[in-house]
Amino acid sequence: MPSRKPASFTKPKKLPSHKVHTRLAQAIGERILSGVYLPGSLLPNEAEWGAMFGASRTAVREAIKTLNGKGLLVSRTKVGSRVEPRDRWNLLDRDVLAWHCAAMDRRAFLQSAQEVRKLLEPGIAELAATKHSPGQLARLTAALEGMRQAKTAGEMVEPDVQFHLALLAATNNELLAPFGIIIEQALANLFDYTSRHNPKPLSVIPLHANVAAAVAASDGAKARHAVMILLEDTDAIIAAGQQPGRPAKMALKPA
Amino acid sequence: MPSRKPASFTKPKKLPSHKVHTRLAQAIGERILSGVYLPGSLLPNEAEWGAMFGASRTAVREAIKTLNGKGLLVSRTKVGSRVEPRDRWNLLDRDVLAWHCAAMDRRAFLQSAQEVRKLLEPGIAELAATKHSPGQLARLTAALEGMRQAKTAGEMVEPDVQFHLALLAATNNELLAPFGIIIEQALANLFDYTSRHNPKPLSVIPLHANVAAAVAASDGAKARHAVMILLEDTDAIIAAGQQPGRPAKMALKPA
DNA sequence: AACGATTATTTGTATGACAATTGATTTTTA
DNA sequence: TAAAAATCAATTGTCATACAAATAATCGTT
Repeated sequence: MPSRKPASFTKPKKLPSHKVHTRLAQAIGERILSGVYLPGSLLPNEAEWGAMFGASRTAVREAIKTLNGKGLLVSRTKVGSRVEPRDRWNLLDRDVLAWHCAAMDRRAFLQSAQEVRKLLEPGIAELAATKHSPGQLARLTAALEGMRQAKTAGEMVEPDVQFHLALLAATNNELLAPFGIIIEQALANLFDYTSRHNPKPLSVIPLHANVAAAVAASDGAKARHAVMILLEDTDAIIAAGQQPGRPAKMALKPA
Repeated sequence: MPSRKPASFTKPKKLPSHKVHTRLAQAIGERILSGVYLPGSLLPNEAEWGAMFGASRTAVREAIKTLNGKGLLVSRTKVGSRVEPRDRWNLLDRDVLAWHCAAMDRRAFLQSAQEVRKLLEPGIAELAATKHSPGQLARLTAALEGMRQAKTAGEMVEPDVQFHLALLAATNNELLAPFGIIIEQALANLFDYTSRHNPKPLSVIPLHANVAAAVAASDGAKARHAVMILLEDTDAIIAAGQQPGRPAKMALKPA
C-alpha cells in the first residue's frame, strides 16, 4: 500500500484544511450534497452548528458565507439558512463537484461526465484547431510528451488532464473554462475506477497524438473526429471496468 | 387578494443587497472582474476594506469568504488575500458572470456565449429528444405557449429562457445544468442589444416550435437540426445589431 | 555567507453585545 | 366574527475587542 489517500491525485499541499471555517464548510457542504439536508429545507441555526462542532458562531458564519458563495444556501433573517434548489448550485465549483461525486455512485458520475464530454470536446477540438496560438499548441504537445514519458498509469493521469485542459484553453473562449473541472474529476475517477483492470493504457497515446497533429495542422474537422474516437475509446474503458468478465472486487464470503 | 405568486422567476426583489457583507462582496467582486486587481495580486487587507467602506472587519471577512467560495480569492495568514488565476474563477456563478459581462464589451460576451451555445445546445436538444420525461416535455411546450402569448419583445425573453432551460433539464444530466446561466445572460443581453433594432421578433416562434415538435417526437437528429437553425437565426440577429446600416451610436468627432 | 531566533503583520477564532428582519402570536377594532 | 394592528420572539446581521496562529521579513550569531 503506497498511500491510503488516492482522493485527488495532484496534491498541491495548498489546502490547509485545518482552518475551522474550512472544515465546517466542508462538513456542511458534504451533508447537503449527500442529501442529509434536501433543497428547500432549513439547516440547523448557527448556534447549533457551533455547538455540534465546538466552534464559535463567527467560524460557522464564515463557513455558511462560503457555501452561500457556491450557491448551495441562502440565509434570511429570522428564518435561517435554506438549501437552494439543485439548479442553483454551482456544480462546476471544485469543492461542490468533489462533494457531489463523493456522494453519488462513481460509475453514474463517469457516465454523466462522459456524456458532457462527448457533447463538448469534439467542438472544443475543432475550435482549438482553428483558433490556437503557438504557445497554446506548445502546451498541448508538452502534455502529450508528458503522457509518453509516464511510467505508470498513475503518472499518466496528470499529463492527460493537462492535454485536455490545453485543448480547452486553445479555444480562447473563457466561458468554456469552467468545464475543465469536469475533465479533471472524470479522469481522476476513471483512474481510480479502471487502473486495476487496465494496467498499461498505451493505446490512448496515439489517439491523443492524432488530436494534437490535427490541431497543429489547423484541421478542425480532423481534430473533431480524432477526439470523437478518443472519447469512444474512453467509453470502452469505462465499459470494461463495468463488466470485466468477473464482477470486479465484489467477491465476498461464499456462504 | 389572490396571492400573486408567479412561481419563481419574476422575483428580482429577493435580493436584499442592503446587507453590508453583500455590498462588500459585490464591490470587491466587481473590482476583480473589471481588472482593478489582477490575478496573482494582493488585495487590500481586511482593515483597509473596512475603513474604505465604513464596515467592521467581521463584515469584510464574510464578504471575502463569499468570494472565496466563488473561487476568486484565496486568503493566507500574514500574506493576505490574493486574486486567483482566471481559470479558477467560477465563471458560471450567477454573480461572477454578471460582474464579468458588466466589465466586458457586451458584443464580445454575446459572441463568446453564442459560441458555447452552438457547441452545446444541438447536442442538448438531441439528448432531450431521446431522454425527456412527460413532465419535462410539458414544461417545454408551456414555455413555447408563453412565447406565443407574449405581447412585446420584452415579455418574450422570459419564456424564451424557460424554453431553453426546459430543454436543458430534459437531458436529465445534472452536469449540464450550470450552463443554464449562460443562456439566461445571453438572452437578457441579446434583448438589451437588439430590441431597439428588432421590434417584433415573431420569426423565432416557429423555429422554437420546430424544436419542441422534434423533441415531442423523440427525433434526436431532427431536434439537433432545428436547434442549429434556431441558433443561426440568433447569429443573424446579433449581426444585425452590429451593422444596422449605420454604425450604431458610435458616431464620434470626425477629426 | 549561512543559518537560526526574533519580530511584525495579517488572517483566524472566540466572545459578547446589540440591531434588524420577519414569522408567529396576541390584541384591538370595525 | 374577521380583519387589521400591535406585540413578541427567534434568527441572522453587524459591531467591537481581544487574542491565537501562521509566516514573511528582519536581525543576530556563528
